[in-house]
Amino acid sequence: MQSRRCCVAAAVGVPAVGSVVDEFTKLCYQRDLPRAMRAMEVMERCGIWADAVTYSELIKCCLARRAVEDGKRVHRHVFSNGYEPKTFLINIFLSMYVKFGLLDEAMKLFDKMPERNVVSWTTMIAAFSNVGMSGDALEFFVLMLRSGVRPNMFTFSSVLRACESLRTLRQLHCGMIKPGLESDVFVRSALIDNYSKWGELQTALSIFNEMVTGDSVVWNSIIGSFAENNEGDEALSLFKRMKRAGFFANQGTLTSVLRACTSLSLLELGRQVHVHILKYDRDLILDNALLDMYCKCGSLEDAKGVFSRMAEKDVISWSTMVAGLAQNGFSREALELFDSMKGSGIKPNYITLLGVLFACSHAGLVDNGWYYFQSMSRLYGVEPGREHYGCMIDLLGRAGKLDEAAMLISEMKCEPDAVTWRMLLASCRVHKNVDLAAHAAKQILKLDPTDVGTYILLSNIYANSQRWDDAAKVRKAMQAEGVRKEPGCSWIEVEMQIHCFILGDKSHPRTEDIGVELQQLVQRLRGIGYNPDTNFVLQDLEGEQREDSLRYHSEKLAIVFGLMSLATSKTIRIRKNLRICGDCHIFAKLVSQLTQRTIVIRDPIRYHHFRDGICSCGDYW
DNA sequence: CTAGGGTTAG
Repeated sequence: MQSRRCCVAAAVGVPAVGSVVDEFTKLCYQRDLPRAMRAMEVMERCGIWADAVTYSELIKCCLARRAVEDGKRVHRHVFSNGYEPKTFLINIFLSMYVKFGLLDEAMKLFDKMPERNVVSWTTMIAAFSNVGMSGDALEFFVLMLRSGVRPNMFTFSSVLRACESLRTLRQLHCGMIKPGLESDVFVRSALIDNYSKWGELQTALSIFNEMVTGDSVVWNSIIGSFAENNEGDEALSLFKRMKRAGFFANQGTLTSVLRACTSLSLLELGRQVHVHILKYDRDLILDNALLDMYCKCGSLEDAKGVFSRMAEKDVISWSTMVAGLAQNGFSREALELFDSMKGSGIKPNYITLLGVLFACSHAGLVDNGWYYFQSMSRLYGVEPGREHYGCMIDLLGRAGKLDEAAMLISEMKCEPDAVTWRMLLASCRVHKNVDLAAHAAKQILKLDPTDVGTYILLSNIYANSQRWDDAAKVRKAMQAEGVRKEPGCSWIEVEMQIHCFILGDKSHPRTEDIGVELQQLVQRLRGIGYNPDTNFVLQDLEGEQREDSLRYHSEKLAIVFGLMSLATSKTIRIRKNLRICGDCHIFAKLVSQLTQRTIVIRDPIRYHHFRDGICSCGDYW
């Protein structure tokens, strides 16, 4: 309509009108917002409009300068004097409101649109998905289908972000197969991410493998999926495939690769990635991943180096470093770092405070712990959540204040879960409070009847206090549930290769050498006071078998293998699936004393640095 | 005019 007016104006020889539009168009393309706005007002007085593409240029200019009022002014202009903008042009305003974060305005405009095309619907669906209004996104998707508008790849990749169950995901997936939209790279990476979010890695992988032409983002999606789900091996082999396929690793790729190194405790490979990164672009997320990798691989010197050299630090950098120090047994340093965080202007969050409380609980700092716990809401605006309570229960329990710990559970504002009770149970075991332990264990098993550790712990607690009948009942209940103990397993990296040792498994090619070596080592250790403590045997074993099983705890095998295969200057770094037992802890301390080697053992919760017969945990874990 | 990947705890 507007082009007809302009044509007419030009045809009847009114140069003023045509030149106003020309001038306006020129100013829009030059991104001269103030003058374009003045020209627009002149046009409005004359009752003339430019074409839609020109307006879209002007809106880009408003968006770039975050000129909200000007944007709204342009919106009013195209609706003035009965002018009827096309859907294309209204969509531009819809998207403008969404980008300005004015969802209400976008909704109002959407409601009064005379017709809505796929872009209009998709704009709204994407807007809802991005602010977490998943219900509305899905509802609009359904309304869109009902109104007869067919979704395109943009729609599917937007609505996939709002998908909140595996069922919905599968339905959406089916819906995109018929129109052939799943081969779009955006849709494919969204599908991969979504299936991975639900732990459906094999589905994610088959969607990935069906890809004919992909791009680096799809590669990053699949590598990231495996890295996030602690499938580091697969993530790394996909990374190799990616390089073979000729794709360039960018920061996103390397972040996932580092995460894979972290979950596998592959310090040497992580270092290689670090060297690679130094040559290319670094960025904050990648630096954070690097920092975390060094912390989790137990190399605090490297972590501190990265942290101090980071150009920019955010709350994640600080949280990672605080928690990293705490988990590695440097609680005081962790708290000092938290103090200096205050001067940095970065506000601690929920996770930062978890690290702080963790530091207190693992160093027995009861007063500091109470202080942080009670002041976190007032000072940092973070309400204590379940995990914060968990740290406090752990702190009080370890310090022997079991009643206070139990009291705190009853005062919790959120429901205690199995993890909460497990904290109490662990303390009951250390301080041998059988009755409270039984209570905690029953709560755990009510919430999680398959928790093997709890059955075993409870039966051991009964056994240690000679309550054999109760111990037997627990074992029966465990058998009735059909649960089995996960075998202890330790990993050690030697020359970029992971060696895995499982309790009772003799498949390692050097099993016999290791056994001989271990026996000799135990003899030498006995000379400096080692006496195997069979209290830590958690299985149904009797007599000599008990000591035998203890002798082959996987971390002992891994330590011996480390001594045999690593240069004497190297730290022996071991990662294991279960928490270290008291006997292996003494064993590792004495080995570090006898051989003058540093040993670092990472369990699912924390780290032990053994050096000269002393552990960084201070025997408190 | 509408869409995709990477970091802290558990």
